[in-house]
This record gives sequence, C-alpha cells and structure tokens, in this order.
Amino acid sequence: MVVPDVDNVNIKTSDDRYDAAVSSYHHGNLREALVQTAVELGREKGPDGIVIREVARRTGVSHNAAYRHFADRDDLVREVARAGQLGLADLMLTRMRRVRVKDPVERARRRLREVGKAYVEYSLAEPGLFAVAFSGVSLPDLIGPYEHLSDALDECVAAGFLSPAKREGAELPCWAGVHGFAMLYSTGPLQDTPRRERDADLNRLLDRIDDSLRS
Amino acid sequence: MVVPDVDNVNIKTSDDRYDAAVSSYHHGNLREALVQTAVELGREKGPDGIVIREVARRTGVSHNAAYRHFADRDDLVREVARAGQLGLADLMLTRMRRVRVKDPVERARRRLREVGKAYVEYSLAEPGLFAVAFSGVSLPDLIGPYEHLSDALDECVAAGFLSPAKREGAELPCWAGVHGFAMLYSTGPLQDTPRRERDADLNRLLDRIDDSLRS
DNA sequence: GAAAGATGTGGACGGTGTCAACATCCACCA
DNA sequence: TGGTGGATGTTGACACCGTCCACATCTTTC
Repeated sequence: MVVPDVDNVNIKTSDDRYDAAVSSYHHGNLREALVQTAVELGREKGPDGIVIREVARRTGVSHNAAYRHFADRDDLVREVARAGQLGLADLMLTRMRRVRVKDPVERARRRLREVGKAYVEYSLAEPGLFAVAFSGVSLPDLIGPYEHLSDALDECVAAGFLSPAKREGAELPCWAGVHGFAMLYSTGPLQDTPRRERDADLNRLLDRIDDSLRS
Repeated sequence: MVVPDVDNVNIKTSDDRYDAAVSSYHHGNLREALVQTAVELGREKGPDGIVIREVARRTGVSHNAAYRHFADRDDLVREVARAGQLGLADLMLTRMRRVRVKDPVERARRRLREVGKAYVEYSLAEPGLFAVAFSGVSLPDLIGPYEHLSDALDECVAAGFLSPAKREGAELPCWAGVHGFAMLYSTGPLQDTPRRERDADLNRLLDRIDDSLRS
C-alpha cells in the first residue's frame, strides 16, 4: 500500500536513512501519495468520485496542491486509469499462468478462456477502477491487457486450434465480447444479476467465443 | 428522432391563438420541453453534459424550474436514457425490416446481423445518447433493444440455423459482443480508429457471432 | 369569486475545478 | 558559509453546479 506517513522531514546532513517512501520536506513524494489516494477514491466511487479537493483532503494537503503535479483533474484521472489497466493486465497474466493443462490445444483454449475470465472478474471485483480504466482514455494511453489476449490467440494458432486465416483481427471480437459483458454486469444494467446466473452467462459467453474461433 | 413537440394542451377558454410552441402561461408543457432540451444536450456532450441549469437556460426558464417536474438531476437523465433506448430500438427494428432475403436460413442470419449492425451504428451515430442510454440505468429501466435481439434469435431457431439447445441464453453473448464493440469504438479507447478499419472490424465481429451460433 | 393547489422565480448554501498571488523550503553556487 | 532562485505547498477568489426554501403567479375547483 506504500503508505508514506512519515514526518521525519528534511535533514540533508550526510546522514540519510529515508526508508524509500519519503524524501524531503514538502510532504516528500506528494505526487505518488495523491495518485494512491485517487486510486482509492476511484475504487470506491468510480470516475466521478475522483474529485481533486477530496483527494487533497484525504492526503492531508491543501486543495490546489495537486496542481503542482498534475495539469488538471483529467491528468490525475488518467493516472488512476493507468493503475486500473495495470491491475487488469496483472490479473489476466496471473490467471493465464495458472493453467496446468498439458495437451497443446486444450492448453491454448484454456489459457484464452482464462484471459477472458480474468478480464470479467476484474471488472466485477473492481468495478470502480475498471470504469476509470476505460473512461476517456484513448488508444495511446492503453497498456497491457491487449498484449495478453494477443499472446493467447497466437498460442491457439501454434497449437493448430485457430486457423491463421481467422487469426487476423481475432483480438477484436474476443475483446468486444468480454468488454461488453464486463460493462453490462459490473456497472451496467445487468449489475444486479444473481451471482449464479451471472456465472452461467459468463461461461456461455466464453463457450461461444471458443466456438467462434474453432469453426 | 421522436421529437414530441406537442403544444396544444388543454385551453378551454374559447380564444386560443398561441403559435404552436407555447400554450398557456406557466410555459405550458415545460416537462416535455425540458426533456427535449436535455436530449439535445445529451446528444452533444454525453451524460455529464446534461446539467440542469444549462437545460433550464436553453429552455428559457429559470434554474430550478425543472424541480417541479423532476425529483433531481438523475431523474431527468433517466428520461434522456429512455429516449436513447427508444432511438436504438427503433433503428434496430428499421434495419431488421429492411432485409429482403427470401431463403429462411439466410434471412434469419441476415436479420440477426442487421440487429447487431444497427446497435453499433447507433452508438457511432449518437455516441452521446448511447452513453446516456446505458449510464446508471438498471434493468427495470431497460426497454426495447433486447426484445428485437430475442426475436431475431427465435427466427434463427425457427429456420433451423440455431439449435434449440444453443438458443438458451443466446441473447447475452450477442449483446455483449456488440455492446463491447459499441463501447470501445463510440466513446472508448478505439474511437479514433479509421472508418474503413472499423467497418472491417465490425464485419469480423458479426462473422464470429454468426460462427458461434452455427457450429 | 375566493381559496387551494400547481407551477415558475429568486436567493442562498455548500460543493467543485481552476487561476493568481503568496509563503516556504531545498539545492546550489559565490 | 550564506544567500538566492526555483520548486513546492497554501490562501483566497471566481464561476459554475445541484439542491433547498421562501415567495410570486397563475389555474382549478368549490
């Protein structure tokens, strides 16, 4: 959690045993502290919950302090979006690596499935951050998740499950499917669906994606 | 566009030569006028663009006037969301009806495809309204679009293209696919994709959905 | 025709993002 | 060594927002 709640200010005289979280007076590394607080806020209340003055308040600093580190609110939100994308990519990778199946084809299919499952699971576990991650970001800001999906699809080709012809542009339909599901069930109109039903729906979605690549 | 610009309200006192925009004193049918203005604002700037005071200003009425007709801002936004959903459902129906193919199987497939295409096209033509339509609405508020998709799928079963076993819960994967696509390309990270590429991507998505139902 | 209710107005309050002016502290150099 | 310039944080102000309350005005109803 990187809590930098230290107060042993400045002291430059030779001796410097700062424990890697705080630096000098001016509150030390305010930027990172602000981002962290903003992430918490984004997690709790989504994009609109990231309000500069509240972030400053929670960080124990005056409103406006943030303007020394971020151009404006959007700039800060973008940083939270980055964190969300990283968290998402992380979970995808973790889930993918957990697959222990040997048979190449089954393994590739299973890993692709896990990638999609992780995408959706993250959106359900962290609806706020997920929403932030895709709120007002443009392509260049996008990092992580796409790569893992791409790798999983490559593996499907290598294993002979997915034909090279169908491989081209295959990321998109997969992405769209899980992204739409995530949107609908995390913060969208289906967010109140009972867990059992939701799980069944997710499995059906992943089945259909699997079908669509095989045929 | 469903503009409900009706103004001939009551007026029982013989004489009534109001020129079709105003009715009686109290601005007449303020509610509908406000909704219409809010829809325009939502179309131009999305959910966050629907701001009560601006709606009032554009409607030529004091701020606060809206509070005689809507509990709060969310209440007004919900009304705009309804309009967005109606517009979406409308386009889906229109596109579906336009299909002239005779062969039952081809016809069913084609109609399903048109439903999906319309969904995406609407999101691209009216990104603001589309965003509003799915912003903070819960299932009970949802109207229209789902039914048309359902019908198209039923037709696929009737034509023998889609097996009854796969029919169960088939709405969801289809919906998720087009919804995700719409999100990513209308206001999401892929919104700057060149039109040609985007069209190709959409066609591939619809191909994959078709595949996933057949196999 | 007067009272009761519906509808629109004006003003106020607390909250927000952002700008400008000011205060403080660090690092560096004479 | 000590002073200064630039980075960093603070205070105050402004315009805008959603919403509440008191008041004004029109309509309907008895």
